[in-house]
Formats: sequence, structure tokens, C-alpha cells
Amino acid sequence: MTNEHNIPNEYEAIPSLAQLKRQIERYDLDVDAQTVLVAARLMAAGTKLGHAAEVHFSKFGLSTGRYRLLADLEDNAGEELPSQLAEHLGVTRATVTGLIDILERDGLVSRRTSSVDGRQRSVVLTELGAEKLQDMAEEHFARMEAIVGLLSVEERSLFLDLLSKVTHGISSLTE
Amino acid sequence: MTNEHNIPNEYEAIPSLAQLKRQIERYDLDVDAQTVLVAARLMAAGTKLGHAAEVHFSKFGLSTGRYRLLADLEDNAGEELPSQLAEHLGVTRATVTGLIDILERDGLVSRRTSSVDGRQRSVVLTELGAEKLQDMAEEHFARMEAIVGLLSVEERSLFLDLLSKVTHGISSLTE
DNA sequence: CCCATATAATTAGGAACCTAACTATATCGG
DNA sequence: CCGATATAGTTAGGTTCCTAATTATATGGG
Repeated sequence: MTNEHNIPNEYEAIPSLAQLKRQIERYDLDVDAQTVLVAARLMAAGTKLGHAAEVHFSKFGLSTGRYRLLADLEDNAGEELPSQLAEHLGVTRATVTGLIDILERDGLVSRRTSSVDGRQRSVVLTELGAEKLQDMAEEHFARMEAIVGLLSVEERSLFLDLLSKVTHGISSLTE
Repeated sequence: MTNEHNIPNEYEAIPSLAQLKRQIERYDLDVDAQTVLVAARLMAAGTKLGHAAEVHFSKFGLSTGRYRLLADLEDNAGEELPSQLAEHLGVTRATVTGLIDILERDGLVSRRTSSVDGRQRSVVLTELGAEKLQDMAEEHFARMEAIVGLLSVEERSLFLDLLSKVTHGISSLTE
């Protein structure tokens, strides 16, 4: 085990309700500890899931971002502009440039200069890139399913609904 | 607006159910698109929340990690070992070293060599560090509450329960 | 007693994503 | 038609966290 000291005690998830209650009391705040706990746990879950995904994709020589780029490319007839990719993936164009650099180096995509607009350089999924997606598909989707596997069908749709509300809550904070 | 091209179209969250369905059909997989969508949306929500938190803390000259370190320190009588902090925060000791470096530079914590074990160098919350926590408390907790604000009390406790199951699902994948 | 081994913290270097500045190309108004 | 401005993509450099190697100190068996 490389980082066992990195795995939190499974009987005491972070942050604990007790810890939050102490903080709220210390500052004499008018907030509900349980409510704050929900937000904190969501953040923890997101971090954990993100890390797990990164580990998963690295086994195929990819990162989460590079996998998502390939998948989005395939979903758009195998060719897109970097700016479109940036919008679809929710990252900046600078980040897309970096993702493409590595994917191109590995032969999974190639760049093509547009004949219509000389500023544009569209990105094309290569045959090797399509094969990579094909190779990963089964395990990738099985893992995605496994994450939600402990939830019943009703719970899944409920969770999706709640998640959507929380996502809107986050949006209203960042605007 | 610095990165408006970075904000996904609000009428079409990523990834869309349609996109996942196309992928599943293309590879002829035996998975449920809705189920996969739940996992994908959770990952997106986590990323979004993490980013929002980073922006929030940066207004106080901190990062999420450095804030969490200070809070954990305060919750442990203002003094802890780096290894304890690493375990509590769920990061490596190397990361803790980096967090402490900056917090010490800014006068929010100080390092003290142990008289018991010469290898240990405990971290102490300074008065300035405690003041920083005090200054941030109200806004910080208000924001945490706002994230979950669109959920009713029942939904919050339900969400927490579902989140816990999903977190276990992630754990079982990474072991 | 002292050498092999374990442990605490740090350093060195890498990966992912960011913002801001830059280059090259396109377009619009006088 | 041509200079000002806008846009596409890239580059440069910063932040956060990681793994692996290193340094310093402690401990246990021959």
C-alpha cells in the first residue's frame, strides 16, 4: 500500500457532525449543523470520486479530461473545434490545448487546419482513438454503474433530482 | 467575465442522458443510462463545488486545504502533528508540509519541534490564525448552508443517506 | 552496544487545470 | 482598402495535490 495513511478512518467520515457542531457553537452562528454536513460530505464525495476516476483512467494511459475529450469527439462525428470541446467539457481552451497535445502525441487524435477559417484547427478522432474508447467502454460503464449500485432504482432517480437542486444551489453562489 | 466560454449551457447539463444513451448503444453494453448518468452528474457536481470552494477561500487568502487544516487544528486544541493533520484531512504528509509552509509564511500557524520525539515537529495555531477562522466563520457557514438551501429538511437527510451509500460504492471500487 | 529497520517530515519532480498574455487570422467601419 | 478590433488557438507561469526519494531520529534483536 503506497498511501494507507491517506485513507480516513472508515468509522469516522470527515468532517464529522460533532466537529461541525463544535465549530458552529464556538462562533455562536445561526446555522444548522446537519445542513452544513450535507454540503461538506458532498464535497468529500466529489473529491473522492474524482480521484477514483483519475486512477481508473490512468490504467488506460488516459486522464479523466482526455477520456472525456475523446468521448465527446466520438459523439460529434469524430471531429470538433477546440473551442467546442472546451465548452462541452466545461474547461478552458488552454486546458483543451494541453489535452490535445498529449492525445495527438499518443496518436489518439490529430489536428487539421480549417480551409474555411485559418484560425481554426479542428481535432479529429483517429482510428486508434476510436479503438481506445471501444476497449475501455465495458469496464468504464460497469464502474460507473457500480458506484450507484447500492441505490435502488427509486433512490437513483431521487438522488438525481436532489443533485440537480444542489447543483443549482452551487450555481447561485458562483454568479 | 473572465471565462464565460467555460460555463456550460444551462439548458443542457453535461453529460446529457442522450449522449450516454448513444454511447451505450454504440458499444452494445448492458448498462442503464440513467444509472450512469447519476454517477456522471455526481462527478460534475463535485468538481463544480470544489471549484466554487476554491474561489471562496481565495478571497480570504486561503485555499480549501489550508482552511481545512486551520479548522482541524482549532478543533484539536490548536496543536497537532503533521501526520495527524494528513490523516484528518485525507491528504498525504507531503501535501501537509506544503500547506504548513504557506500558513507559516503568512503567520497563521507555527512549527514547534517536539521535546519527546526529535522527528516530530508539531504545528500550532497562532492568534492570527484563530482570528482568520473567526473572520471567515459567518460567511463560510452561510455559504455552506446556501448550497443545500433548495432542499427541504427531509430531502437533506435523505440526500445525506444516499450520499453515504454512494460513497461506499466508490470505496468498494478503489480497494 | 550497535546495526538494521521503522517512522516523521521534507524535498524533488510530475499531473491537471487555471488565468493572463501572446500570435495569427478574420472582419468591420470609415 | 486598410487600420482598429474581435476571435481561435497557443504559450507561459501559477496552484493544488500527488508519488518517490531523502534526511533525521528512534527502536529492537543479536
